[in-house]
Amino acid sequence: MESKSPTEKKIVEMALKMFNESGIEYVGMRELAAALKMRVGNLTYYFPTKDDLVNRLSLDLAEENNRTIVPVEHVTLKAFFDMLHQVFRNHVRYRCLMLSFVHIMERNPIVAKRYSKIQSTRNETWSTNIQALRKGKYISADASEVNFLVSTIALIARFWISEAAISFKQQTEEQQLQHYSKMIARIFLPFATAKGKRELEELLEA
Amino acid sequence: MESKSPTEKKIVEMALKMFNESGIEYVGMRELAAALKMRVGNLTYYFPTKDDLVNRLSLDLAEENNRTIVPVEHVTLKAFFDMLHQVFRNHVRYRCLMLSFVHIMERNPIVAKRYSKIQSTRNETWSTNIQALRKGKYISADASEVNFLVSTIALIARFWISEAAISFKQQTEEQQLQHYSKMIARIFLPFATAKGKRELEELLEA
DNA sequence: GTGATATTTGGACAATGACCTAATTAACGG
DNA sequence: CCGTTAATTAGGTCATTGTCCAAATATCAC
Repeated sequence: MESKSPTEKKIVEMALKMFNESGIEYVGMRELAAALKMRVGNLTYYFPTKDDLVNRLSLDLAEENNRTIVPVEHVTLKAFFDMLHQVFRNHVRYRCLMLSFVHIMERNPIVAKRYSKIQSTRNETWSTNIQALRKGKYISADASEVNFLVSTIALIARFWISEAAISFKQQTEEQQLQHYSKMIARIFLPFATAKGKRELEELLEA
Repeated sequence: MESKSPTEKKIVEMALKMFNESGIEYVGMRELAAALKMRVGNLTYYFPTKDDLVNRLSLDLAEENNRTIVPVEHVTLKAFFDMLHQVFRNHVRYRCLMLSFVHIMERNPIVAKRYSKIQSTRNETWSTNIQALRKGKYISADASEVNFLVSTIALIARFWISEAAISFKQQTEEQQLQHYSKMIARIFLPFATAKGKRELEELLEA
């Protein structure tokens, strides 16, 4: 069970690069092969279909997020937003997937299935961490408010890159990222304790 | 300058229907023509390219939203959320566009240009109406908070259908719509005055 | 009716993802 | 070194897609 040949790695790398630049749908297998100085048939030796290639990328992103989104014992607001920040960076690295999110879920059943499986545990982890924020006296929120925070974060995290690609093209990725993490900070603000408010306002000024 | 022939109308109607059901990308011109008992070439007589057809649909949606999103003299929270509700319904009617939003903006320069033109005035209208809510003592929010509310509404309004299609497939459209307008209500809640809070809580219980 | 215009037809075109086979080369264990 | 397996090349076909076009037909004003 050899996991990754060098060639396979090169293919995945180049695919991610080109997909990110031009969009998954607009990069053909022939084009990708040419950029790798390979024949098309050789691509299909490693990835029989384009969907298999996309599936691999989505697997890689899921893995990175698995390492990023973890339950923390004693969360601080800073740690929480650092985590969010890192999730956002992962999304940037795999932006092609985020931009074609809906399409992929509709067309690629394997990815869709894995996603819906993962998603519920992801939300639980967010929920756990937000509850830890409450226990740490950074915020005060009842169960339904925690739920609201989780689902709002989920929505923004999923689609901020899409909106930025449409509405904030002129901004740098860093500016976009700042804009949306501040948006989430503002959503937290009303729930923050005095202690939490100080930390959040630091984030909002940065 | 005859604006709409009966045939053209039928094409647009059927296209919207089929696009909504299966997704724009998965409905071929031949398929569409067959459903209309026409030849493909005849479609292209009215709409030379598929993008022209999408452009027309997007124009129709923009028109409906122009009628929906208007500055109101004395806005109440109920009127505000009724407006939001109607916008959401427009989005449902043209859900195919919302689901392929990013794609269309990337590929169809005509739609993209019109969109970015319209969007700034849309945001101004939202801003105006939210400021009217402030003047009506429903909420209290400074300029930067109003801005935050506008951009959050914009994000949710654009992408709620996409998220629902992925994560809440089992729910009815009405349930989905309720969920996301409640999400926006909860974002307003911290800014609400006592008067506003009463109205919002009514919305949240419904 | 006739001529001009609007509409419809049927087929062609290039590009795409997928698939296939045969032949060649590389890598590696015995 | 030999033989086996893995990797790569080369070439092709296939169905499907959006787009395009020339010819045929229908419509309607005069």
